[in-house]
Amino acid sequence: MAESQEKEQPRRRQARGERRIAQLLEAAASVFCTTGYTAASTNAIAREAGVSPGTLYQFFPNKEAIAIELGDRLMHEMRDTFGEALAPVDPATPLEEAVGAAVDRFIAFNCDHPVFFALMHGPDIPGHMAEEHDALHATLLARIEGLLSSLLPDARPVDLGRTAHMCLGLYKAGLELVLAHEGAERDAYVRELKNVLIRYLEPLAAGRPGPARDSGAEATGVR
Amino acid sequence: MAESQEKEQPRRRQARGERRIAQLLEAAASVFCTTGYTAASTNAIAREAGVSPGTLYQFFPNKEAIAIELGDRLMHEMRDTFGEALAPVDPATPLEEAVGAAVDRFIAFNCDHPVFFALMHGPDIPGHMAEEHDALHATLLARIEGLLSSLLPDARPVDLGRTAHMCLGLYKAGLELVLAHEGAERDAYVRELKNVLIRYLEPLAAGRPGPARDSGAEATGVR
Amino acid sequence: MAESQEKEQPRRRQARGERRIAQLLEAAASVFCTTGYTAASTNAIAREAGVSPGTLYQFFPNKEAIAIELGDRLMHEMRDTFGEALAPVDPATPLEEAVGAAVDRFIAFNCDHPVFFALMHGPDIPGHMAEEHDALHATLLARIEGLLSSLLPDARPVDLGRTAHMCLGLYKAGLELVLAHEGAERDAYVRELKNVLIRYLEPLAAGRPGPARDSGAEATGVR
Amino acid sequence: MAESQEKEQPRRRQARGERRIAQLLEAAASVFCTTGYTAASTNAIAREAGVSPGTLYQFFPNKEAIAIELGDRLMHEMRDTFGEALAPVDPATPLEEAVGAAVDRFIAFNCDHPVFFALMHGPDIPGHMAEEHDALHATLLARIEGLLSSLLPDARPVDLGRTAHMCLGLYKAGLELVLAHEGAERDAYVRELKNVLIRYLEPLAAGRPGPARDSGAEATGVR
DNA sequence: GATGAATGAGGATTCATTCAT
DNA sequence: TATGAATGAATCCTCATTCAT
Repeated sequence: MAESQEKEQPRRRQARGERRIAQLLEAAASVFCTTGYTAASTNAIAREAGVSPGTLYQFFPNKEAIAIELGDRLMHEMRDTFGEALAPVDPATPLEEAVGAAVDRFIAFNCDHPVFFALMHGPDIPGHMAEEHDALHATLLARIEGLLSSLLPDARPVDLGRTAHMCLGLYKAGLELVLAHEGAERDAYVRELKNVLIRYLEPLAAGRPGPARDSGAEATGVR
Repeated sequence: MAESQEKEQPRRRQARGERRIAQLLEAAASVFCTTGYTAASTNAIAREAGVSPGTLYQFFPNKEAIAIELGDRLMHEMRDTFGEALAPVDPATPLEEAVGAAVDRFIAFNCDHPVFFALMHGPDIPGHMAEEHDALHATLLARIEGLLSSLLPDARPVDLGRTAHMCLGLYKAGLELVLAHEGAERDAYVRELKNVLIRYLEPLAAGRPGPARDSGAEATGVR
Repeated sequence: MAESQEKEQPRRRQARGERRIAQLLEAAASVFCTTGYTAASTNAIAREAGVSPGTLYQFFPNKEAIAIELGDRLMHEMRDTFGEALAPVDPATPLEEAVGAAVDRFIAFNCDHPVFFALMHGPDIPGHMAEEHDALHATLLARIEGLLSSLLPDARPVDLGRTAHMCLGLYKAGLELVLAHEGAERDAYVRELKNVLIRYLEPLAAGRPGPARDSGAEATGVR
Repeated sequence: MAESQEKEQPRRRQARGERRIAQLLEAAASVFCTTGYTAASTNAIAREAGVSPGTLYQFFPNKEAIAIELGDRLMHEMRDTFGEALAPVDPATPLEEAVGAAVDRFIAFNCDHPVFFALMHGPDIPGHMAEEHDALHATLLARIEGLLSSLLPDARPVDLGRTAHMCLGLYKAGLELVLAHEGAERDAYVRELKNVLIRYLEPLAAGRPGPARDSGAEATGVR
């Protein structure tokens, strides 16, 4: 009996801590979304979480750590949702379909976790990626690269990296527009984003099955 | 004596004022580039300009106004450099060439005026475009729309607007990558950016002369 | 069963408590040494001791109490090491020897217990001795006075007190220099410190045997 | 007329700034004296000076800078008061007199500028002299060394340095006691301090005229 | 006893902006 | 115009201490 207490009491306390951390991260997510990462203040996060500033610092050494942890959790959530390869790509899947599905998933994930965008949203000083965003960015990049390597099996590693960078950039740009609109217009932007990516990748996916690629059908386009 | 003062001094004062403004804007450009717009402090701008904070506020009511004016001047400079339509597009010019030239010009302009990127570089809070960037953004958009309307004469206005938004977004994304690299790698990113835009616009430019568009040549792509 | 608990558990608890206290004091000593008393934080002490802040406050009402208890233990340790009178002074011992031995012992004690210096090291606000240091200080003073009273049997009590104050001050000053150096230089400072004290006390030790003191010239002293 | 304005207006503003600086330093001195350097807060200093925290930071980049500037001014004031050599030492002056005079001057200076003591009052962590105190300390040391070199012309440089360190330490220790008392008791401590220094230095001042130094007994000294 | 979460006032410092000169 | 001093709220972060478990 004493033993069970000694084992459970800490657990309960830890549980409380975990809850606080979750609560703080949620609050941080909310604040990051409304004010942006840079302008977000730790006090504001604490206030949003309904705790004192000191409490926040019991769990996170600084603002950056919050962003990093948030990014980490997001990435894990992504892995849990998408599986390791972001999308299991059957070589027989047409490029169009594969890209479309990936974009849809990404966007859905973003809608579920709006901070994702806020964190992904690059550095204040172009070229100076801060550590917080860096990890997230790198992970995303790796995932995209993984996806691409199965989509474009013939590409050279260097090109693959560049292509991944491009895809991420394009996706972020498109996402911004998607999120800025609603309803039919949003859907239209989603289509555009898909088109951009598909058409960008198409010529790189040499041996892949395309959408009825035997004729000049592209004139009608992917729309 | 008093009369001559009243006539000449204003002129001199205006001239001095213009110089001050130019000086301040130059300083602001420099600071925006190094620290980013958000982190830039008015005091830092004044210091960089070699004047006192008070002087800065004699010419600009607040930080935002500086960015706006800077954006305005940039747009004027752009007009002076590019002409009204961003690029006079001869309907006979192949899309590839037209887009390539436009991108090259844009990038060159950016290299001449690095602030441009800093200002263009979106809002801190995704979706909430601040007034400073807004004007710049709108102007850019209009210019791109103008360019597109001659490139894609058959497109509907709504689609044109969306396409312009997309192009601007894609361009910004690409530019970020271009500026983040140097030498051959930078060139490679420039090519990629062009490819993205060309291939995105290609199917929309129905009646345009494309690059040997009569066969399934796209497999080899625009590269 | 309940009885045996009531008899044995308290003992065990007290034992545990003592261990905790010792543990905490050790940790406090370590922290005081590295950061100084003022800058030492109770949280840091608890962390160093491997316990939670709450536990610390179960044994000490506040930071000051830790310092006081630490000082107390130090004084007891000193008594155990040195005996009641700091040094049993045989009236036949030459002053030089007596002082030299006392200084050596003090310094040795300091090297064994570096906190001693940290605690002894005066108040932040000159003239306002805080309670923590006060007790330590008073005890030290009493011990030195005791030592002096056998060294200088003819001195008046008032003078004795003043002399003790001086000696303690001089010792602290010297110790600081001693600890700030190493090797031969440290030894040199030890010699200097001894010289200072010996020569300061010499003229006050009227009837004492001095070192080859062939003329009574110093008896009139510099006073 | 316009010219005189352009020359005088800045001067007036600078004068205001100078006044503020003096005011802030005065406030800092006061706060340092009452709470000690470490515990002194910049906000408290600003409050004491009757200005906002921001104003303080217009003139000093941080707390340390205030202490440094304060120390600098103190050293200059000292130089102005004492002259370059701290005390012009006529080789014929008896050691006793020379030391007595120097101590009197030092103490008088301290009474005029109580911060002096607060700043002189060493580092929180023994052995880790902070920059603020360091400069002051070094200057004082140099001055004492200068004084000693004329008092003890035969000493080796290494010994001189050590002796200077000792003297400063002893002086600080004595001063603390002096300031802790008043009236006759204070005077008594002053005498003791002088005695300590004189008797410490006496054997080192070989060829000097001493007080009724009829036998060369001290030459063998306690060393 | 022990834990560790919680507090909240206070620390240094910054910054957009205003104002007297 | 130009100056630079002045503001004060807001920033991030710390710490002695308390409290529920």
